[in-house]
Amino acid sequence: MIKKKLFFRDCSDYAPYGADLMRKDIHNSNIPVRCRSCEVRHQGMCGALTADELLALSAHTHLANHSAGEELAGERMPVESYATVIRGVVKLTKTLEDGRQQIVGLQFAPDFLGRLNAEENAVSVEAASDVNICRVPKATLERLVKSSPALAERLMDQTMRELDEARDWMVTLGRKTAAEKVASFLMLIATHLEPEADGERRAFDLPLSRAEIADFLGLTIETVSRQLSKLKADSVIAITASRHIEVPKLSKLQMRCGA
Amino acid sequence: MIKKKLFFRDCSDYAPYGADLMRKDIHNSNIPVRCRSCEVRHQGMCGALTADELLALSAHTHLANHSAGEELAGERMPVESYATVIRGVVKLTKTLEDGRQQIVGLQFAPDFLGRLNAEENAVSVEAASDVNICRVPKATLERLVKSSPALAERLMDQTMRELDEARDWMVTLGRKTAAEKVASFLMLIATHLEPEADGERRAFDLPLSRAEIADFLGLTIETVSRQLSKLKADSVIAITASRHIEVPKLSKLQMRCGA
DNA sequence: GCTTTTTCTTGATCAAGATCAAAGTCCACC
DNA sequence: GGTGGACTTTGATCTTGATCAAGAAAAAGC
Repeated sequence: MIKKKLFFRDCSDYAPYGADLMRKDIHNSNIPVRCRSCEVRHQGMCGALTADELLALSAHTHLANHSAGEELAGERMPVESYATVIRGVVKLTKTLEDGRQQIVGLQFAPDFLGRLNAEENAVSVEAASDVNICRVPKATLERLVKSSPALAERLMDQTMRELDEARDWMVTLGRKTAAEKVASFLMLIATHLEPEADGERRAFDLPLSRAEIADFLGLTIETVSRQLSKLKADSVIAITASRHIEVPKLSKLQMRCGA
Repeated sequence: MIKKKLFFRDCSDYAPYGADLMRKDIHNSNIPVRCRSCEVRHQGMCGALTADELLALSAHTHLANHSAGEELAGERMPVESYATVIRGVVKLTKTLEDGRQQIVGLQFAPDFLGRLNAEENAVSVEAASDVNICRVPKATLERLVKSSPALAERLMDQTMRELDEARDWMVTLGRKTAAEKVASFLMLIATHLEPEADGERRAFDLPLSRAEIADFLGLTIETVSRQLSKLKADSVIAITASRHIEVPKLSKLQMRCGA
């Protein structure tokens, strides 16, 4: 039974957030925060912290799919520290003893990774693409949550959103056909990777391989491939490279989703 | 497409909690609270409230499966009030436009029903068996959550537990065989209906019909029935009445669950 | 008690998707 | 530029679970 393993390497810049960040900027969580070291703008959780707290805890890490180095150990990582996804896609998986695997969630920026008060996380956390995360030590976050109702509320909101997404996906897993599952997956990626896009046209790179898509949809790679070919033959999508998908008319794809 | 509807009737006793409940009893959430009107002992959420708050908000309702009366309207109910399950099983369902249905969660006592801060609930809430619930008006609960960190924490814990359960079930839906799904369902019911039971033997009434089990497992009634017959033929379970299941050896059932 | 309706079980057949197999494509690396 | 390896596509066949159908059992109504 081959279980794929992914790895992470720390990037060289562990520099904290620049001191030029004004406390008022950070307190207002509607203002995006720019990290001086990686130049990625991000908002969300960090916006709920104070500048001092941010300075104390921020350490950026680049997770790279398939790169050599220390293992990003499934269950262990989120127990030792929490993190916010800044860029890229993280997959949450569960595996049966005999190796059958199911992806139970995908996290996009600016989602929060890790679970409060849990001794052991029930899911494996792996980078699906190259990923930047903003790490927060376990003890630090748990202290912050107690003193900051806004942060606690943000975590509650994300947890409820994840629950909604999990339940939506249960319908897909339990009651949709293979064709509908694949269309629903493309729809999910299209809306998450380009949430602000307008109009009917979309173009994006799939963050997952065929095998990962199969694990997400409860199908085999062959079935995923066949259904993608079928959508292509029907001109619902164009596949210019195996990972690059173009959707000329989103509503046409939507009609294939079965709901 | 036939969509089954369930109904509720209010029971006659809307009496609030007895004034003989001592404030100290209620503050200590480890002490079960006995409702004078329905004589059902229950703990959990109510234990986190003060006596005054309890008096102000408690109204018991008996939900009855299939009884005539006002409709327990899927999405509407949990929006107008929140509730704790005191007795019975409540199912959360989602339905595709063409009528395909998936049960996305089961709530047992003392689970909490309803969702904070949500304008509209994404799931339909229906009684699976006769159910007693303790209702809390929407505004009341939202006010209490703001002032009581303990209550907020309890809601967060339940939400995370529901998320774990949803993800566990995603593995079952996506990666298990029909036989494993049915065994897993029986395991779920056995552990939830008799959580404190000891030893290997279990006996219980199924709270769901074959059709509901099928909707929970992403299968058809026929397949559910066949797999139950097979478990019976293999002496893993005994079916004394169609709803009554006896499990002589839980570990033997566990081995059929595929994980 | 008897009928009617609903739920459950069992059998026969069918089809969606899995499995098995092979060839094609895309990269990374030398 | 060529080679090796992983990923993807496509085809042939098989299995699992769906569908169709009928009868049995249980529950509801009268």
